[in-house]
Amino acid sequence: MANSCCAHSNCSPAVVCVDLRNKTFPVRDYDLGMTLSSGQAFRWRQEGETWVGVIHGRWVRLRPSASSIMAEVAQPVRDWNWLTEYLQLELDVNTVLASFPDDEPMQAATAACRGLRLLRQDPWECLASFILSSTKQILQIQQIITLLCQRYGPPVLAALGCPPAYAFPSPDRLATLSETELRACKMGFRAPFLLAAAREVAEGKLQLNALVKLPLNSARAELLGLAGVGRKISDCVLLFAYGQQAAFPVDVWVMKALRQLYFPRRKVSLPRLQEFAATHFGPHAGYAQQYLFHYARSQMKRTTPSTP
DNA sequence: GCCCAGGTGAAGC
DNA sequence: GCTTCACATGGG
Repeated sequence: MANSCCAHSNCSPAVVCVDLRNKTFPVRDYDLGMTLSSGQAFRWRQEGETWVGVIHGRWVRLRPSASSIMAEVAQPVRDWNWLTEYLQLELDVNTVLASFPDDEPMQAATAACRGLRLLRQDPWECLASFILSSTKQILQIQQIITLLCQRYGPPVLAALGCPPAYAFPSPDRLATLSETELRACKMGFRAPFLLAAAREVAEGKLQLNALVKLPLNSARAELLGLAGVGRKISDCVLLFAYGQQAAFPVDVWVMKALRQLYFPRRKVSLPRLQEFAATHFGPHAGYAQQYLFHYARSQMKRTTPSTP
């Protein structure tokens, strides 16, 4: 094998010159575009063949190919664990798919969403984002969060020639704002919920890091203590930020999918659907949920998502 | 104008 | 337990 990846012509041969701004990760069954645009994270921007975002305060540009994801950062890094963790690159998705129930709806959903993955996001960003998500379209959630980050997120270094980038504002920062300032970011009645959550976290009344160690039900109970956080938002955070794979958020799309695919022409209440989901989809139910969500959105867009 | 959006919580049966 | 409604805001 040739030596390392040095692109400079003037490096001393005695020094190992390593490119600390780029790294290529081999992947299989990973559709990056589908994953980043599937309504679990709201800060990714497509730029030609690439996806640009900020993870844990780091600007990053990702370029997917059939068998790899090439990552580029603005500041040199030696440890890429933050990225492999975020993208869950070490997960064997086939193990997850094999755990799904062998029924027709799941076969159709997995066939339609090949390569769809779950991310592992920062808990605060995820919680705040989903507090802002209620009765909003994904596009609008993205707009609100973009505004919030531009106004109150700390600037981060981006690659040359790229537009300015911002990290997600911390709970401490948001806790200093007024409800009026938050409403000015177009979040409407969600503003007091976000403000209260930011204060709870900033004051240490809610310790997001401590939820990592808790079992699903206890962690959920903690999140449900927040105003504006119900079963759906709590389960999104548990699934997308804490890796609680049994969490099963039921939104209007998943509800429609469940009713249409599993209970056609029957009236089934939301609690009954949740009970069904908790027992039917196995240990990676949340993963199955994401496939159903994406499948429903791509297949049923022409019909109304609300229930008849 | 009208309906809807990755909901929640309060109020009414 | 289940249903209805208000809550802001913008897109189709």
